[in-house]
Amino acid sequence: MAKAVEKQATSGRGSTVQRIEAALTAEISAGALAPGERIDEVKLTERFGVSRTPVREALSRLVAQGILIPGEKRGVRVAEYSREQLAQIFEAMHEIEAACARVAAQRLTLLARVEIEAAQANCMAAAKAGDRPAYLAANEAFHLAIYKATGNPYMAEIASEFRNRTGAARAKKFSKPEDLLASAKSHEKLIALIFSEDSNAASDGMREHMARSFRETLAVN
Amino acid sequence: MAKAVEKQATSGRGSTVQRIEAALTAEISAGALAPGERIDEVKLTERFGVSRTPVREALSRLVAQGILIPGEKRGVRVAEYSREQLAQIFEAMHEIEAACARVAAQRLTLLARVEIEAAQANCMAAAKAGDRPAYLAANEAFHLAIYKATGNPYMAEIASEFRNRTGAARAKKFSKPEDLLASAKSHEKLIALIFSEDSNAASDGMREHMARSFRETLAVN
DNA sequence: GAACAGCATTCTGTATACAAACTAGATTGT
DNA sequence: ACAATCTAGTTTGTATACAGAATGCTGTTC
Repeated sequence: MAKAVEKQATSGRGSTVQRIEAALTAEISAGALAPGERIDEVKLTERFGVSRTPVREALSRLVAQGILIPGEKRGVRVAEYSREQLAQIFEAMHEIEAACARVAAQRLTLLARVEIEAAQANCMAAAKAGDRPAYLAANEAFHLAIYKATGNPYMAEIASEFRNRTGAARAKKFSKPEDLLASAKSHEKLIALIFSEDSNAASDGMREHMARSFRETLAVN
Repeated sequence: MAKAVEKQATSGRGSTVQRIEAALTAEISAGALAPGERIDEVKLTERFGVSRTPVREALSRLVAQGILIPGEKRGVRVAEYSREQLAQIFEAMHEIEAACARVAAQRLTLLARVEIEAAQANCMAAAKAGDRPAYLAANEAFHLAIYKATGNPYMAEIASEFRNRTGAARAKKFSKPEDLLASAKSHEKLIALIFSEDSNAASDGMREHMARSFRETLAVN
């Protein structure tokens, strides 16, 4: 029976799978599991204190989201991308991120402005402190705040899925404290564009932001 | 052990889950399972001649793709959308479909042209025959050919996922034979735009095509 | 020393079991 | 006659078992 390792108060059945899925998504996105690395089911059962069944269900969901890929013969491994594949993923990501920026600019509420500004303040604080883990989390929250500002959860969902898939590759470009500061500063222009009345400028600005992110990511992958 | 009901030649282990996933995706997308309908796991084991484990894994993957949603207490049900949610999904779909059309127009190869034309010929044939199931399949293949023409499998993937999620709602607008013919004819202008050298016109044309599809879908949902 | 073959161990896809939760129907009380 | 409660059956989340396939290690031969 479950050994309560990492076991939290849950709201009903089924949340075991969700908990494992969320934990693995965050780790893979943060680069804690290497691209191409094979996932050991038994190790995960020990770690989460559950049987293989909920672990396998969580892995299955990550396969459906492209975060894990089926092994050639059996099992699953962390998705890894060639340079060409990374370029293609970023191209798709560009499109949806630009659309998010445009729609967010069109629909910006006061609450959304405040949330984006708060998220950016967290980014700045983490960057100035040179706190890489905190910056990765704050950067994520910043982009999620922009997605949320679109008022469209489905656009937010696919943008988040792309962000999850590319998290490991993108995390590599934050290797020095000045990388964090440069990234946080690059948010300023983007925020200005989103807060402006020109939604097309916001969209273009996001494309430029993503193009720069792509160049930096490609340089370290 | 598996009773070979719907059992096909498979290439190794794991394909049981994929087979069930593909079959359920196609049925839900074609509207064979009603939105909101609860999925009975035991019935699926009988139908596919397997145990609950691969059925549950397939269901788990469909949950990750938003085609099924977790029930309030337990189990899963077919995703169903309010008018507002349908509008939001179509908005996200518009963005990615328009991007696909633009990129397809930019990168059109001779092979892609021929495949799109062949797919459209199938649409016309099915429409003229008043064959609704054949038209649904041909329409699907037509749009997949456009996605493929982008040369970007990740853009194709998310476009396909949106198409899967909205399949049931969109299928309802093909209730009369003249609906099929009108839809097939609306493809002609779209093809002309994609085949033109103006990728922005292709993008705009796809937005118009999707806007019309949305209006028709909303009228019957 | 290297390569190949065989054997053992490990891992995973799927089957089955178990327990808990949910639902439906029947019975009882007002 | 209607509403509430109880019971039984069904469904599902998770645990465990089993069998087959894959991988790794060891020994032998060239």
